[in-house]
Amino acid sequence: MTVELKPVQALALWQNVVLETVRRDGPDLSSRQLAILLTVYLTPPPHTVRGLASSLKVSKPAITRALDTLGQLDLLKRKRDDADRRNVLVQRTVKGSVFLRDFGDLVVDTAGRLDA
Amino acid sequence: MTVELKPVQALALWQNVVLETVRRDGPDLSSRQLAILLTVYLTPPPHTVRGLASSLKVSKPAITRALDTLGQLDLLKRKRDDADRRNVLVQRTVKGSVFLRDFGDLVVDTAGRLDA
DNA sequence: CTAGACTGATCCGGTCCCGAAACGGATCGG
DNA sequence: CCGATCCGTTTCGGGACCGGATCAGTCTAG
Repeated sequence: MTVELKPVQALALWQNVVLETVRRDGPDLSSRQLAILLTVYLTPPPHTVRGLASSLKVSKPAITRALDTLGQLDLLKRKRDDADRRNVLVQRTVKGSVFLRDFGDLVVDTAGRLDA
Repeated sequence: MTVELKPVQALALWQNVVLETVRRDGPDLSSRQLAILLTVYLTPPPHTVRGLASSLKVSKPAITRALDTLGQLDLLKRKRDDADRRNVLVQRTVKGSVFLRDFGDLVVDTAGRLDA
């Protein structure tokens, strides 16, 4: 799938994808939650609360709350670090993998439809 | 700018753009607000509250509130319809145009960096 | 003229998220 | 050991947002 990506088409792509996610009554993720989800799945582990907070330039409690929500949605899970039990390692779940795969497909499909 | 867009790259693109918008201390728009903004700027007018509510499958108060916020940020403005004074027409602003142009550039630049 | 329809704004009770500060548990250095 | 430090979580008061119900203003058909 090759896309000629000019600013106006980038915006159209964004519009269609965001519009679709808003219309769906699926999990209504905030920007931060989505940023965390994508970071955990696309960036090599380990992922800690303070690491994510630093990466997103956001407070630690904000990360904790986002992990609560994402964990409740089963898109992500916590795991105590056995080596240093102060740490919490953020890990992937099957459901999260499926969610992101679907999301990637949505973007690609939308981009493809813009080509025409 | 041509991009070979596979799912994994679509996700990486999304991650980098969302990450950047989260990091910036600019206006922190929700998905709905962004969807409204993009719709007003990319879809032919007129745009009414009830039309946007129907388009996004969201309640009217939600649209009204989002317009309050976006109006306060000067990214959008309301205008009474002189032909039918019950209607409110949602219109663009200079600042909104600049914001979306910058956002489009951000997406294009990010996509370009993924190519390498 | 007026009764009804329609539009966007507002009210309401409730939920969620915000960052600063304080917390308990875990680890490390002396 | 034991104080200092680090980690993630919880608490707190405040603000933003949610949808259903309702409101005031406007238009229109009879």
